[in-house]
Amino acid sequence: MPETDAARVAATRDRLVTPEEATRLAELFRLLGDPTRARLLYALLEAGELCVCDLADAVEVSDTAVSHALRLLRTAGIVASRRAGRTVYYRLADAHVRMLLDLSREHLKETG
Amino acid sequence: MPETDAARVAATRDRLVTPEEATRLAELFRLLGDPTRARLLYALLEAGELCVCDLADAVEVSDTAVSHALRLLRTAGIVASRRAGRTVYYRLADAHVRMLLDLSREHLKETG
DNA sequence: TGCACATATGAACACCTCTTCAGATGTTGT
DNA sequence: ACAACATCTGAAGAGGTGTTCATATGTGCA
Repeated sequence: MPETDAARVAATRDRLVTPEEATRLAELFRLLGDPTRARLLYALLEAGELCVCDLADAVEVSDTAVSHALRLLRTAGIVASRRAGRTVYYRLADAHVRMLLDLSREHLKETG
Repeated sequence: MPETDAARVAATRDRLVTPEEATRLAELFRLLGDPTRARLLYALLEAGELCVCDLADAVEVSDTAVSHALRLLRTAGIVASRRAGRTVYYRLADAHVRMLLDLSREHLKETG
């Protein structure tokens, strides 16, 4: 170890997110980290609520691919669904997700 | 198409993030979406600034793996580095990244 | 009941990613 | 210049991921 003070490192390790929490956080980010899923989420951010076939249309991906993608997002609690007849409407699950999507767009705008 | 109004879908597609922007956003999230990288970032969030070997120590991953991970994060502008002698100190690149990490932790806390 | 529609699911394959290993680069102190 | 150290890099293999295809489920309407 170089001129770093070991106390700070130890303290950092203690306050640190646990490996388990980090894994869950990574899992959350990983789900946002796919072009198709990201586009779906930003479509929902704009539209509020859309059904599978409209999402497929908006993002230009097959219904099947969208369905697969939405299942992952739903299971993770990132989107929520509502059934109306035979169509299922999806929306962002909560305000945190919306803020997360907004904030990252900001980051991209300013970082270039 | 079901009972959806096509106008809203079209409008959504227009306001939508472009496929290119979505790809860049996904790329950003994808980089956060790995347990090792996530732990590195949260370590930096707590500590402010740490060198490679301390990060490896805190996250309990080989120096090499940390180095590889940091290169991806640095290239993407998520972390920044500062050299002092032969050690290189890393820190989170900007406030947006910090907020992003904070916000996601909130999401996890409340969503369970 | 039967058909059309919207969505969901499972298997399979091509593709990408992360880690490790071996070695290179750059830096400090003697 | 040399040795010790901190970090970086490239190649390669194990493992994981997203799409597609075929098919299943569930719903509304005649």
